[in-house]
Amino acid sequence: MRMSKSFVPTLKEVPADATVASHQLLVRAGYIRQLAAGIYSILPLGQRSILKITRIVREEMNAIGAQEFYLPALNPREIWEESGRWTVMGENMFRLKDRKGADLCLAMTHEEIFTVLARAELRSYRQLPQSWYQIQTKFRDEPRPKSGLLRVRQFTMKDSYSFDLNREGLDASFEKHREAYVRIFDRCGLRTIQVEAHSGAMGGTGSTEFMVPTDAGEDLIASCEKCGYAANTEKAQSKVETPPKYASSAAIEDFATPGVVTIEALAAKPYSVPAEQQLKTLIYVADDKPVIAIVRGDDQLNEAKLQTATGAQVLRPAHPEEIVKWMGAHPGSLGGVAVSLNVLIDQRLVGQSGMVTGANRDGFHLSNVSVARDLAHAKPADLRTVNAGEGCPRCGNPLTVGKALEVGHIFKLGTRYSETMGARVLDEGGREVPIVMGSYGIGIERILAGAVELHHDGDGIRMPLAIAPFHLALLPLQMQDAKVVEAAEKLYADLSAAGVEVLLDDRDERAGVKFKDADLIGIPLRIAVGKKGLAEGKIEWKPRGVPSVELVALGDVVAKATAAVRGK
RNA sequence: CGGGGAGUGGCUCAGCCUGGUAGAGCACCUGGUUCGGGACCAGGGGGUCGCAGGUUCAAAUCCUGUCUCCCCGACCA
Repeated sequence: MRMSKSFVPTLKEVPADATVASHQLLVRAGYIRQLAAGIYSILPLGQRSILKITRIVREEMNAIGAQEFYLPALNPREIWEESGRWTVMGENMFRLKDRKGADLCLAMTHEEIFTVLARAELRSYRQLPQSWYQIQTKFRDEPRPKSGLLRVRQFTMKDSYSFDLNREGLDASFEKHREAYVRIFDRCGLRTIQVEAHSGAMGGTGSTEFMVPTDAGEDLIASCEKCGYAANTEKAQSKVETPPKYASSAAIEDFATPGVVTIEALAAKPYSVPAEQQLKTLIYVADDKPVIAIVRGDDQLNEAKLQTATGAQVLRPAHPEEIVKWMGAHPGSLGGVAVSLNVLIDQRLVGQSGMVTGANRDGFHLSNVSVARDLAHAKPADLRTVNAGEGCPRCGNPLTVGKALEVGHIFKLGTRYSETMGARVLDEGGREVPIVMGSYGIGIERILAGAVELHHDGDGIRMPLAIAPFHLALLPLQMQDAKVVEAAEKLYADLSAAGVEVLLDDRDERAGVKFKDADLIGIPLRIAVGKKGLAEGKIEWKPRGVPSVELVALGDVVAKATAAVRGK
């Protein structure tokens, strides 16, 4: 491609509203432009990268026998009602009405539609297994789009779905996807780690996320360097020592704590109750039913874990009015003692006594609370969020916690959709059984953004060769020198004929401008054709990110470039 | 949804406090000089100052409302 005829709007200055590196650089390098919050136009350079990513994805999906579909993004309400997710998705789903007033939505994912196809056509175990996928635009009305391409409202997802007769089949389909994902991210130049994850609104029995470790990410993952354990903190566990430090068999007593509504205030003088001696009581609404969650005062409740423990589809904090109605007191004076509501208590608190909690009476707390005696009605569950430094649940080595970007997520759905939507086949014995499903997603734009987060420097992007918009930038340094132009044009023709994707910067610009733009855009290889080198029949060869240039004879350039590009 | 910040030419911003009818750099166009890491000189085009009301002789500037964008939080009671 010729730069002089291309739309590559690079920017010298950093866009004011971009904070993360990938956002700044993708805008500056002319890959993307923002249209609205969380909505981006992909420009020609970006589209070339996206096409390379999707090509890699297609190759690897096809390689495991998956078949490509293309399903509607515009969906009727009815199928989402069938799965129950018309309600579950809540405000995250874009909804609209057609001219007749019928409800439609823009699909956030495609379990429902694929299941509709499966139930209509799959009748026999002989037709299984099937792996179906598509590369489609998804819509999610994120409460807070941010960080450029990292959290958006419209994006491209490769989503696939497996249909098996039984759990063993699902396990096999799941493992095939896992291996395909490893190859995809590896080929795209992303270092990823696999972590155990929370399944959330997808339902199902188990899931693995593929994470790119980067501070630009929004997830927190806990990992163990010693044994390789890694999990999203929504799911991660740890070994924590919880000796019965405050043990007491004394009877419960209430004591006045006027105005004390925080853990910190109760920990301060004159009460001086350490946070670890307090019970933190939180009120939630799980599928319209109140539930009380209790964790230690210095622990953090993990909503994802609470959702898992309650089995709820929709979980939200209770409103203040609801809390007063159910508990008889305001937040800050709440406790789980002697209440008839459903109570869950963090498992580390089992066996503790001598604890302090709210009395469900404004301005009062209870002391000498024994979990076994006074909270016998509370069900133990894993509710707390792990902290860095706590012991790995497998080997005890201290865990590290770091930020990461989710680029892929694979789920064992099981029969959650096939049962609610009636997708069944007959097995060998002629019995009707629900199809066992898996669901597998990859965020295409996130791969692009993740690659930039991982590969950039002060000069711009250092795009991995496999997903770079071009392999090689060819820079004639003196456009007014006919010999330089002639040599560059010949190289352009020869390299292109050899299959090298070349961006020829034939603009009438100074050399510095061309160097800067090539670096910013992140093209992996660079050839500079200048009159000095040309006098000796040589060009300058420089891979992006390598500090020094190499002089290469004109006649050797094509072979060198094809060798560098081969297989990518 | 809560809190904070910001909307002025394509981009980055100044001007606003203390009202007097809009400016710089970059980008763009023309001419010239330059020509190996974002050149220089001269000339030029381009802005209903987010939108709507209000105050005033006069509003980018003050007041009210509204829209949009960015950041933090949205569980810690």
